[in-house]
This record gives sequence, C-alpha cells and structure tokens, in this order.
Amino acid sequence: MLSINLIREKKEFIIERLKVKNFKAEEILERILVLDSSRREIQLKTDSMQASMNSISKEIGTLMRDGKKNEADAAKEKTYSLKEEIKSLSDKLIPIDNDLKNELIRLPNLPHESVPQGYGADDNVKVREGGILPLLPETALPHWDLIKNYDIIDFELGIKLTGAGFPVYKGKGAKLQRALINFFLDEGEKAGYREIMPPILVNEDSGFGTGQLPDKEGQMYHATLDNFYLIPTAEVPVTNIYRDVIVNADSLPIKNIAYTPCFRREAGSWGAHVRGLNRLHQFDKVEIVQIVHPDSSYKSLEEMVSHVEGLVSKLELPYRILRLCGGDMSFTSALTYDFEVWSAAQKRWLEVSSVSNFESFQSNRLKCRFKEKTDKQTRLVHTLNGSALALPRIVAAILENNQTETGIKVPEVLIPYTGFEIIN
RNA sequence: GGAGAGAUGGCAGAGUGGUCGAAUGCGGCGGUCUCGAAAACCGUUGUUCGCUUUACAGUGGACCGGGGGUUCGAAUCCCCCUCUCUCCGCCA
Repeated sequence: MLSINLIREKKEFIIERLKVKNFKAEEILERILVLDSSRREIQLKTDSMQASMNSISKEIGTLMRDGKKNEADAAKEKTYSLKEEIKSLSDKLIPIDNDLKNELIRLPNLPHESVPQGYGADDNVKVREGGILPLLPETALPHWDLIKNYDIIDFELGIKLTGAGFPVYKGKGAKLQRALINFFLDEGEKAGYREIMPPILVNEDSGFGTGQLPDKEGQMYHATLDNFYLIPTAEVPVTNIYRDVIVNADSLPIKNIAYTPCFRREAGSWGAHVRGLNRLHQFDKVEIVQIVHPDSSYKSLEEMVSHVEGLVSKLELPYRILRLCGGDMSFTSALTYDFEVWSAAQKRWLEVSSVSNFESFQSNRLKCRFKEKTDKQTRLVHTLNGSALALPRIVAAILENNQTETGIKVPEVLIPYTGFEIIN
C-alpha cells in the first residue's frame, strides 16, 4: 500500500513510475484525492463539534456537582442537536473511509528506477549467469522418468492419498529433501539469519497483512471450519510477526529464515508444461525475510541475491539471474531478481527463487515501523524476501543434470547431509 | 467440548459514571552529585487522524482486547465477538 502522503504530494511522479508496470493510475489517484479531501473536511467538522460537545459535558459535570440542576438541564438541551449532527457526519465518514482504503490497496508498488519497462518474461534483463551447462547424451531422461526408475518420488501414490500435485518422497528421495532443507538452513544461519519455525496455518489478519487477501483468496487452501489458511509461502507467517509492531531501531536489520511446506491451489494454471516437479500443490521451501532500515534496503537486496547465488553455485547448478521488467513484476515489489536453473533434460530454465525489495509497500499495510534515532520520528521499515530456495525444481535440475549411467550423482556439498553419493 | 475467571500504557498493576490518557512501581530517556560509575534525588516518557506551521513547536479529535448500545458525559453500565488463564473431558 502506498502512503497517502506520497499520493498527496507526488501524484504526477506516481503516474509516471507506474507506467513502467503498465498500470494506468490517473483515475484511481483522482478518486483517492477526492475521497481523501472529503474525508479530511468531514473530520475537521466532527472534531470541532466533538470538542464543543466535550466542553459542554465537562461544564454539566461541574454544575451538577455544585447542585445547579436547572443550569445543567439547560446545558443538556444544547447537546441534543450537536449530538445528532456528529452522528450523521460520522456516518458519512464510514463509507468514505472504506472506499478510500479499497482504492488504496488497488495501487501497485512503484518500481525502482532500475526496473526496465516491459510486458512479460521476454523483456526481463539478464544480470549475469554462472555454472556450466552439462552435455547430456541423447538417452538422458527428464526427471519424471528418473524418479520412477529409481523409485524416489511417487506421484501416483500421492494421488491415492490426496490428489494430483501432492507427491510422496520415498527412500533416497525423502533423504534428498531433508538434506536440501538442512543445507539451506545451515547456509542461512552462516549468513546471519535466525531460524524461525512458524505455524503453517494462519488467520485472516495475517492473510491481509501480506496481501494474499482479499485478492488471491482462491490461491490458498482454506480450512473453513476454523477460518484458517494454509500458507502459500513462509513469507506470510514470518513477515506477519512484525504486523502492528514498532521494532527497536537497534535491532535492524532483522534477518529471519524459515523452512515450511507451502500450499498452493494453482487454480486454473495446470497444463502440459507443468509436468513432474515443475508445479505442485504442496512443496518445500526455505525462505529468507529481512526487515531493514529504509536507507539500506538495496544493499540488503544485493546481499540476499549473492546469498542465493552462493547456494545454486555450491549445488553446481547452471543458473542465470534476471532483473524483472515492470510487466513481469509482482504487484507489491519495487525490484525483483529471479533465479533460474538449467534443467538439462527438459532443456529449459526453471525459476527457483524470486528475491524482492518491497520498500515500505508491505510495511505500510502491516504497520511495521521503527523509531528513527536521529529525529525520533516513527517511520516505516523496508521489507524484503526471497526463496533460498524452493526445492522441487532444484531437485528436478539436480536429477536431470547429474544423471549418469550408474545413477544420479549427489552434489558434493550435500553428501554430508544425505549420507550417500549416488542415487541408484 | 463443559464450567469459571479475566483482557488497562514497554512490563507489572490500581482505577466501577464527570476533575482519567489514566495512580503507583519497574524499565527507558535527560539532569544534579561524582575523576568515572553505582546509589540517591529531580524531571521526562505511548499510538493515531487532523488543523496552524520552517518547526524536533502549538492545538483539536480518537484510542483502556474488537464491534455495537445506554448517557449531556463510559476504562467504568448493557449486548455481541475474539483471545487468554484455571479446572474437567479428550489427546500427539
């Protein structure tokens, strides 16, 4: 959510910036400014009426105590009409406030100045790449065949237990999952992140806090009996820790890391291109979240990008980093880098991480602030998050890229975690 | 799931219709004293929406779990909701 002050002061600037995201802001901004000024106008009136109401009431109290009952009754007369006016004015304010809020949450975050204009994936800018593309023989198999051959991930069994998109990991497949999770968490800890193990069901307030509600309601599984939502990412609980809090300036930057399973209904997005591990309803992910001082959020973003880059290179996966164009960025982000790894048998790049700076867009909605030390002002923090990393596509790439005639080689760094060197 | 108790400022904890944005203690911040520190003493101490403004200044409104009601006036009375605690039941 953009702050109302920014909208009042820099309307033209907002319109220009949102063009990069192909968003036409003129009309919404116009409506917001009208609502905002009538809101303030009404409030000014009610505040002054309320003030005279308060002083009359105080007067009545004094008169009653002094036993001047007649004078008190006369004063009471004066309040009746005031009271009605206040009531009717504040009734008017309620729909205005609601409309204002509804308009405000429809405005996307402003893209950072380095975000390229564009409409889709083709317009993203490659920042850099790393690793070596493996040369596989013609007989190389895609991961959905490999997992069957080695009996490590079972989709059919998942269908029996739950449904499509809920795989069962077996034997070395399960151990590989556990190894990756622990590897990611350990690397995070080395980089200064504190581990969090949050609930994987959250309430409505948390859904609103990070913006999944009200818009993306259909993307989350909903436990209706208790009105809880299964988290689509650890970002939801871990970021909501800071909902409605004023953090101590000294504690910034706050760096949290969490492993959770993630649940996504992916309504309407199923198709042939999402075979195997490419898209699931339940998957595992390690997420990093930072709460930082506004002055240093872009430094933190770069730090997070190099952290994720470290992970993929340690796993010896060929990767590339993209700076997303305005059209491909999320609603809430100011700047996003996507990580893709090369899936050698599918011959495609697979997105495995998305690292974003939300600046104060998310914290304004969350009401997460800190007290500036220099001028004692309460200000919004900046929030950032990124996957470090999402498992399924990493697994797909490892399986495909490392296949040999005798089995699948486990990346060096994972061997201490798996306890085996080859899947066969 | 059943019964009872409760929800007040960063924390603890008073307050049962007007002088209460709220006693007191702790903590925090500033000062006196000190070579320095501790102790003691003095002062200060929340959030939020407006208005006036150069303003870290002045001023008005709102905020005692959330929402509604009674009243000239509500932290205090009434209703609904949420949450917490204790006991019982169930249970990894």
